[in-house]
Amino acid sequence: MSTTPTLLLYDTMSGSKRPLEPIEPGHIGLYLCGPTVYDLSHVGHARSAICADTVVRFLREQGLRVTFVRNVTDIDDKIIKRAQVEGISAGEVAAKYTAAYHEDLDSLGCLRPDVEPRVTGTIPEIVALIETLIARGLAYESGGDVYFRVAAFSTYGALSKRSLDDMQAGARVEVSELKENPLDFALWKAAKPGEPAWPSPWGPGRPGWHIECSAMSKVHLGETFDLHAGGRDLIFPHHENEIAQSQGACGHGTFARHWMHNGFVDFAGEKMSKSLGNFFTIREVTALYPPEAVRWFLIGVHYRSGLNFDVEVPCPACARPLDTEAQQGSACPECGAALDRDRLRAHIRFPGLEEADERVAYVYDTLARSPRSGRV
RNA sequence: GGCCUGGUAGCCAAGUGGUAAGGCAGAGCUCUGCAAAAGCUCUAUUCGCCGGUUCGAUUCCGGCCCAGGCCUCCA
Repeated sequence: MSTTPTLLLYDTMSGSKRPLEPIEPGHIGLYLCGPTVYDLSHVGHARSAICADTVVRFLREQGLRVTFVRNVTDIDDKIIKRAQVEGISAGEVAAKYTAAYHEDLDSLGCLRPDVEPRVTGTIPEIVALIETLIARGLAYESGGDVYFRVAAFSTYGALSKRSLDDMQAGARVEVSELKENPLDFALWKAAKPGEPAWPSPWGPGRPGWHIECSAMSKVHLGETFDLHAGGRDLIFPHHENEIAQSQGACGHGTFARHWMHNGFVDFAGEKMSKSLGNFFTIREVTALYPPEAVRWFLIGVHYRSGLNFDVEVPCPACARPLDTEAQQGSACPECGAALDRDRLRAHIRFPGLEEADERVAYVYDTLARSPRSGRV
């Protein structure tokens, strides 16, 4: 009989490190918020997935059974918009980028989740959950939409440590005459003409962003489960809203026992954006460096810290590093060579990944020379 | 403005109250010797600042300063 393994893990709800104590001895239920599949995933998505993968592998190594659930959000405003741009259906967009996500994470050595529910496969459960919230006075129908009544949920703000008053004070939230309170959020959105829709008691429409995770975690892990993970940016409003929905429907004391949030990947010390030099997809990076190096790099710093993803942009002609201003220009300030974005992008360097690559090579070399390799 | 997290050597960075990992850079040495590579050794009496708790704190508590994040979709 083995001793009870303990993982001391920072918990966002309590704001402190706490032992991860399984509800059911020997078993951990883990829910990770997966991607909205409307585009290729970037290294920030990879970091969240790898953090969860590392926890799953560690717990299993400790002899625990782990049920790892990671959803796919396959219907959403962004997917609908993307479908219009690409001239294909929303379902086709979702299928395409779900496959790409799998390929990318496989390449990084991430284990597949035990269950990977999709929103479009969970509609009846979502509708049932919304009906419960309405019956309990925590949600209301308005113009074909359904909103969560934030003011009726007394502990709203517990995870993100903010009060309704705080939020209302600096409120620059979406204004809508359909809402009782600007902070109320959509559980169900009425379909506009031409949009994908499912039938509901409130008319055809689709689920809001937050309700899906409440429904899917309940279906696959039960009303209460051990660990919920995701990126820091999901703390508010997404995870806060999940708590309101799930506890609103199932009672206080239910839902996730422990909350784990990983830090961001920063690009060149700046906020990520699609402009040159600070936004990179997983496959862009793994095309330049071995996936092992990328994984090593991403787990090389503490999971809650920001990870600075430094980028060097050398001039294709003279190889001198170009600063941000020079990158935007049309010619190299040193040698005068013409510059264009595509060329720069093809010559980009990631010093952190180069170092990680060397470290990985060193580890493999050491392993190859160990007595157990039989090659001594 | 509110809330959250963090501040560890020149730089990056680990660290579950018991006396500071590792990497890069740097210095010395070995072997070479046109150079380089490689190997070995060294490099924080100290963990933003000030108090407190403790036999003992980088680790816990309080205050202050600074940085980043969130408060709108976001991993």
